Amino acid sequence: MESNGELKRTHKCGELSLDNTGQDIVLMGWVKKRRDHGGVIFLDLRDRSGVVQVVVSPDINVDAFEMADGVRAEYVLAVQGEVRKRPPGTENPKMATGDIEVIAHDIRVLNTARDLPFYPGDAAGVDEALRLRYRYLDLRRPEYWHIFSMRHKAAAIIRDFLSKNGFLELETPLLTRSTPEGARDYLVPSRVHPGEFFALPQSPQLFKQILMIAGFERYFQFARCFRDEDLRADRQPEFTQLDIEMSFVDEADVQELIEEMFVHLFKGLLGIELTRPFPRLTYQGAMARYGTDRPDLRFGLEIVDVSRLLTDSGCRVFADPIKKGGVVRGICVPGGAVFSRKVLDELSALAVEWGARGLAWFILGEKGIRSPLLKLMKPEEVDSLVAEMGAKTGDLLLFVADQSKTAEEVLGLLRLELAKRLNLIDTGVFSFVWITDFPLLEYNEDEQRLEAVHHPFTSPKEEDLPLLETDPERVRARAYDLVLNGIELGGGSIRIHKQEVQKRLFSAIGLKEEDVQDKFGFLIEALEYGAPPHGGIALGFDRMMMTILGLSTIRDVIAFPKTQSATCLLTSAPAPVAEKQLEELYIRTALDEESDGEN
RNA sequence: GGAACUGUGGUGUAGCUGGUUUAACACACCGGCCUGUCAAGCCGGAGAUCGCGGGUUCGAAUCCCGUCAGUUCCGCCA
Repeated sequence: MESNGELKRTHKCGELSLDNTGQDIVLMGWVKKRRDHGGVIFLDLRDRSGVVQVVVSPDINVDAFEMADGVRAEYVLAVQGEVRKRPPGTENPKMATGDIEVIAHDIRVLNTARDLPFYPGDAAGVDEALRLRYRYLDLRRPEYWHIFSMRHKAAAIIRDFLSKNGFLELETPLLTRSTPEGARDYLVPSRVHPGEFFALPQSPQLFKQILMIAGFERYFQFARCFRDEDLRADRQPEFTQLDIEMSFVDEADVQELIEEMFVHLFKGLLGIELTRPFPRLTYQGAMARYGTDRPDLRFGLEIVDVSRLLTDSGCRVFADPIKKGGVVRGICVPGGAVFSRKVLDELSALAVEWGARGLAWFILGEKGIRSPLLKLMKPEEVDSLVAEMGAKTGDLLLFVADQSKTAEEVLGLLRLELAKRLNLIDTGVFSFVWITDFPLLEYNEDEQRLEAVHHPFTSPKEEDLPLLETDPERVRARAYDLVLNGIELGGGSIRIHKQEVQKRLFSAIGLKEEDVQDKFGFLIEALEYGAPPHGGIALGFDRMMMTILGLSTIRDVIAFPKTQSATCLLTSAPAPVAEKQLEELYIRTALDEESDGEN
């Protein structure tokens, strides 16, 4: 290996053009490809800016030629030479720098590379486990540099926007305390306090509220958050949240700020003009029309309630569930009459898998309506259904009769499935929607108690406050979620800033007074010292970038992601630690006892 | 905790209704030839016992069970 000696990099590979013709330059980068023609060697040299062809000929410099002879893919080189217009007929229109090439006068190997487990150029087709183990090779790809430069740019635009709007970027602790509610915590043992643990934050929620009490008025942070729950394609145990909090605001203030931020972001990042305001749907409306609280509004296929038309139906498939307090809801699929019996059977099977008893279908064919249920129904009943659904010849009607929750969920999933099958989703479209009026609390069957739908610091709507003790599940929250293309980017709320209300809420979710003091005493206390009205939002930054860039996994926007079993294949974390470390922390694992028990 | 899919030289795949393959092909790798290629080309070569363990069988990459790893989904994720 040779040192780069006195050579200094003067140019970037991808930035060279005919303008540089005749210049004596020094490049540094990786060998993407070596083509040896015996008498002349071509090296494609890559750095972050791009690729350029280096020509090494013994006629120019024998030393350089001999050096190039031993060079292999992914060697790191310094190349000194002259930029030249390529000889006529040898230009490569597929390369950005295809009009020129660099004639090597001097080549120095800054570092060699072994045979690689895979080459960056092939990485797209390589097993993901291998790519994660050699993540540095996987990341040695222009696709990733683009993703991460977009991520960087997005963060920069947001920082700039928020700074100009009076927000301070502040940091909050990673070593904090475990609080009840929410996800499972990642714990960090305290050496100084044996037997006691810090928790890594699931979000900086309480700290940002306390910053408001401290009078900062406008705060933001790209906050690392940790949740020890199972992973998904769009969920990592460690992720980044764009965390924002403001004082003296209401829901509309937060929403307007965020909309304006996204307008800036999309313009700066993608050159796309978003239209404001974003549509708003109530939670109930979203559930009724789309069967989910994160509807994808890029296509129609809305759910329609037809229960009132079928209460007295002779068809028991419909009438019976309604009698038991259920509903009949359906979707009109324009052009769906072309679906084969096989497809309808598949859709029915899916509906059953999702919890429905079955799927009723009506095909509005050229020769009339077809349905297994037709002979069980009065013609005028069928006509009224068709009219209510706004269906016309060529359409397909699908119905689920069940309890409203089941019917909504099944039709919501069916709606997505149909959109996929009919290719109704325009991937170039960005469809934002605010979901509002969430219930504040919901009953958790497993734990036999009420829980906060968002978190227990969310303010109830003023007018629903009296219901907190009498009919808590009917209390609506001053909360809002932001949804993009059917993906929940995040949510926020106006917080409780009155101690009395906060205590009532803790009480409603069954937290005992002493627990409140123990776990949240600092907050309760802070609320007594002039806490301003405040609210904010937290947006999943990784998920946001994934959605904006049209990627199918969050791992692609995280440089060093975890596998589905929450391990890092690059570092092999987590891993056992030395006995001494455990002793210092007064920790003994239960593993030994367990294996003893099994043996 | 549960379900599904995947696991064959360095990489990507084929084989997988059990035995005519000494497990095939492409790329990469090694050696040779070659002064204009950019998916360079031509000739030659090395390299896998089929994730791991067990079972069925005269015989297993191929069937069965278990297990590990990766992925997707359900539960979970205030």
